[in-house]
Amino acid sequence: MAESTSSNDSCPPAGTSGAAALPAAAGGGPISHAIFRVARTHRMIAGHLLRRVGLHPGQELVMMQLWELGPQRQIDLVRLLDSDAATMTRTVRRLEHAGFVRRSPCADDKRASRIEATAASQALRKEVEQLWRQLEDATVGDTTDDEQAAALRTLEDIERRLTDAAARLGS
Amino acid sequence: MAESTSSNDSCPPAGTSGAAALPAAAGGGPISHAIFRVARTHRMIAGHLLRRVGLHPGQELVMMQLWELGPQRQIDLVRLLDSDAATMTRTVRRLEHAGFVRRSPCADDKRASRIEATAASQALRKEVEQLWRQLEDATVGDTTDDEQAAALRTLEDIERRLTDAAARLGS
DNA sequence: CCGGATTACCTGTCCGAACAGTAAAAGGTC
DNA sequence: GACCTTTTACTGTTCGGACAGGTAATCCGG
Repeated sequence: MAESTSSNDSCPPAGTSGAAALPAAAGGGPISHAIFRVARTHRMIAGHLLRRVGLHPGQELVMMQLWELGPQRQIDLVRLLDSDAATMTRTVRRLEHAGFVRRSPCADDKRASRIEATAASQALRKEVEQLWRQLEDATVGDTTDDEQAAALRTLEDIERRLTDAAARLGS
Repeated sequence: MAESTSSNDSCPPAGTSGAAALPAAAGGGPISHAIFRVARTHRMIAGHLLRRVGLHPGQELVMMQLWELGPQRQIDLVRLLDSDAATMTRTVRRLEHAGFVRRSPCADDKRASRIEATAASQALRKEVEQLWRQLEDATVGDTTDDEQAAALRTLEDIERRLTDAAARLGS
């Protein structure tokens, strides 16, 4: 152990060379810890690739929905992405300011507005699709299809358990 | 397909009931997509549990390092958690303001300061440890040890590939 | 000793995410 | 029609994360 207070007056810790990310917390919750690190690196790579095409993480998901499903209201995007209305308001505004999205008033419902991908955004589409392929390649590497299927099954099992647990949290 | 522009004047999309999170993007990059959803739910549950003990996601990692390794400089915490110096500055300041952390000037190096967990924070420690157990329980559910070991291996394989890919990005 | 690099910390900015609250519009009931 | 609830979008705030800079202290080569 050798922790507690005032036994060590010098600032630089003795040994403890920076090895892994969370050596201390690794003891409790190894799977949670692994999920955390995988998600962290995965997100970092995605952000790196997105930066090249001028998007921030999360914005590409909105664009993909608009590209594939056509114009949507904000609330539709929120539900499709399981996101937040406040976040969507700002994300759409930034995408609009960047010229990737256009808003038009909704005739049926004066509260809502139609969010539409602009023609200028179509140039992004191929880049984003290639970006996702790159990300998937980095994730699966040269594993076989069977291994990929097994990994996907593992992740989906974890997801199901987490979703159930999240539902239990609300109750 | 039936996408493109101006073919549909009504705002509410016809069918498209909100089923999964990303039905559109699921085609390309199923593993990446699964990682994204698992991480999302995992983080949401962690945030929910942390909120009960008065911490924000990320702060508990700093506290765990201080509890387990004793006083550290900010740069040590940054390296241990593979974090950012700017983020650490603000996180430590908020933890200090919350009374969970104390800073004392470092004698050896006038640039650095000693970050130390306060006695008041010790009450949090047990709660945080229990919280991590809850999170791990929610993640693994009632799976066998063998299944957990296999899942951990799968995650570590993915992590290794992602880490390698991230290293390739820098070059 | 001196001067240039490096280190440790801080600030400002911008982003997504989460939560709380507001206002306007729409839907339903009496 | 009047009344109440729900829906939709917005704003404000706070947090972590990332990036670009800026300062003071430290270190190292000459």
